[in-house]
Amino acid sequence: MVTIQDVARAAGVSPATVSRVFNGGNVTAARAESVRQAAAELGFAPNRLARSLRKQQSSVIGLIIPDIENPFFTSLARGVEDAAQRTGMSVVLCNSDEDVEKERRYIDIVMGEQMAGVIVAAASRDRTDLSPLMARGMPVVAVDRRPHDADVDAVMVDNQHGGEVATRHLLRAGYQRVACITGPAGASTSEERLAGYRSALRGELGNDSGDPARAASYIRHADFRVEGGRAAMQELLALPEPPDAVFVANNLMTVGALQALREAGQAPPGVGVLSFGDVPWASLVRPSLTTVELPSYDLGRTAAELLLQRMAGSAALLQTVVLRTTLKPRESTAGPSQA
Amino acid sequence: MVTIQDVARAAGVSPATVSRVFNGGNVTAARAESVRQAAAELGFAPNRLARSLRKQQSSVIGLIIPDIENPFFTSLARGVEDAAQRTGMSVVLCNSDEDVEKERRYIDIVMGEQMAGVIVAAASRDRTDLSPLMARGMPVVAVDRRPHDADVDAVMVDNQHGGEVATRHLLRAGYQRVACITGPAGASTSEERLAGYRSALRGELGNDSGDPARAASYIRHADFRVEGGRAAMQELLALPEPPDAVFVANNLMTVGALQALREAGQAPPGVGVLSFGDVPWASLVRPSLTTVELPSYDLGRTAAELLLQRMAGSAALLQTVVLRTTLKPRESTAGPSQA
DNA sequence: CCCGCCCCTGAAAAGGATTTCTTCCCTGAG
DNA sequence: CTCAGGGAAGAAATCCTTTTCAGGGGCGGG
Repeated sequence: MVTIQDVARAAGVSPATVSRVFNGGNVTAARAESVRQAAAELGFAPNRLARSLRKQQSSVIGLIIPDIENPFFTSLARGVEDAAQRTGMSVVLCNSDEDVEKERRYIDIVMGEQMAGVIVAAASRDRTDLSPLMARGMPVVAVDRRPHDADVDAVMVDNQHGGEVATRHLLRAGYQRVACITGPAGASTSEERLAGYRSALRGELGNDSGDPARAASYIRHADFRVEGGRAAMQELLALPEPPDAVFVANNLMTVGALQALREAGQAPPGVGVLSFGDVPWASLVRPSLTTVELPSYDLGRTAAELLLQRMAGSAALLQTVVLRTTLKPRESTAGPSQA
Repeated sequence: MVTIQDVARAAGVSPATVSRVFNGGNVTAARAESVRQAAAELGFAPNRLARSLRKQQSSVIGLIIPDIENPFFTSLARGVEDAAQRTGMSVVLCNSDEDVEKERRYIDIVMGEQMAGVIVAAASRDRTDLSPLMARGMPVVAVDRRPHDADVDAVMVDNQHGGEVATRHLLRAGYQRVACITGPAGASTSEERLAGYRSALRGELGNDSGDPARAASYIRHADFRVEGGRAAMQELLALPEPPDAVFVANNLMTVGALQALREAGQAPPGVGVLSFGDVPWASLVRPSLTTVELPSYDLGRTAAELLLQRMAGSAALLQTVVLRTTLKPRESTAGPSQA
């Protein structure tokens, strides 16, 4: 490896001078030029490890997401990246795979590599532990999911409100038995979307919301994946009185639910389907899917901006930014009579 | 930050001993225990920067891909990650965004951070420059796309063969005027798939392949993105004698092509559509899409395994592994009469 | 003409972990 | 009983860069 020493020797100066050339110190033009030339000839690239070790900071920020195959998170990642690039930072992506253990390992790496900051979409509300990061004073921003006890900046989606609007939309379209497939019990997004669903039921149906046992049986917790959504939908369809509409709390599970529906010989809008979060290629799906659109890109962008503020030390108080969702009514919730 | 010195002081030993406890040197059991306890109490996590700097190696491998929003690459990333995890390595992902400049920056980072190795799906065949990596003796594996002049291990897809099989399938289904939307002229994947298309035309049509000018006008270079595919399809449909089938060289452009088709009031299989690479949620698309399936996950897995071999020094000669594609005939290429 | 100040430069320390080198002590064999 | 050998632990060097400190030279002002 070619080091700053080699360059210094080649240019006939001290290592300190070479460093100054690259970091903007006071060096006479002629000398600077000869250093630059020597560096180019030798193919010198500063060792970022040594640099970060010495400066106690790096220009890399970590982004930990739970599912790299979910377009929601890749779009979010793009938002983070674009915002970071604008200030010369680079982003490295860590896929925790909804696994708290893997996530812990990546958190160790983020700390160990002395990254400048980290944006986390937590794998679990209760079991994700950000405290080591906090203890090190590392800038942290939570995105999409807020870990239970962490005092960090956060960028969220108005899950409950979105869930409420979605469910109300189904009810008003004329569906009578609206079910809900939500995510794992541990996740904040699951719970909030479910809370929105419940609140809409209460609001629209009043107190005569019927059999509470039946109401409970219409709620399913799955894993935010395609297979989980499919299994949950199969269970719902097997009920003695199956639902005539379903509010699915994320995009991947919606795909699974649609598969299960098709296998059972049914289809929207006969059974209403509403997805929380965009299904990519939604434009190609027939009937087109009603969705609650999430500002995934902006979620990422905002999180990155917050992190950069925090890193610059300009943000004093903790902030929580909540972004709005938008209901996009399409064919899949046209109403039970439109089957 | 709590350093090895702090732990040493707390445990009443030297830093060297602490290091030995964590890296498997000879330390008496009692002392080792007290060190471990002190470390736990202080919340000590070794500074990976310092460690890597000293050891001249890290346990992180870089993965540079051109489009994080393309499911093909995320699936590939999963393959890499799973293989790496198995040996205790971690993967950080860099999104070059098909941009050679961004890619160069990430290559700098990979080198500067002294990562253990790197897997690259190059943004450009001609302009991607892996030579700095080679010069440093860093283990490198090219995946999916082979940079022009690089002597590196590679894991590829049999693009030409796949393109040939796909095009032949369209011709045999009865389509007369088969067009091709391929990727940027600079990319190896574009060229090879196009070559397959051409070779199939020659093979099936013999020498009477008609007007060479028309043949050329049926070929479009786009950018591997949705919008590019749509624009290319619009151009094709605007021809005086529009094609009655199209072979699209990647999944995203296929989505765009389908959109353009729909806007023009047409649909498969009246106009045959065949996608090179899976379109996610393909099962939800009607009519279902004929695709050439790519072993994206295995591509990643194999690349990682190759890289690990190379890192271990056990692979002497350069290897190029070529994985097979599979044609999955579905409804979208049923034939022109099936419209 | 001299003094003081500023600019440029090099020497050396710092940053945190690993590893070599050295020392010390204990055990076992002759 | 003595000596060789080996295991355990500390001191110090090392990895590469940045940054502080100190010194030297030139220039302007008094």
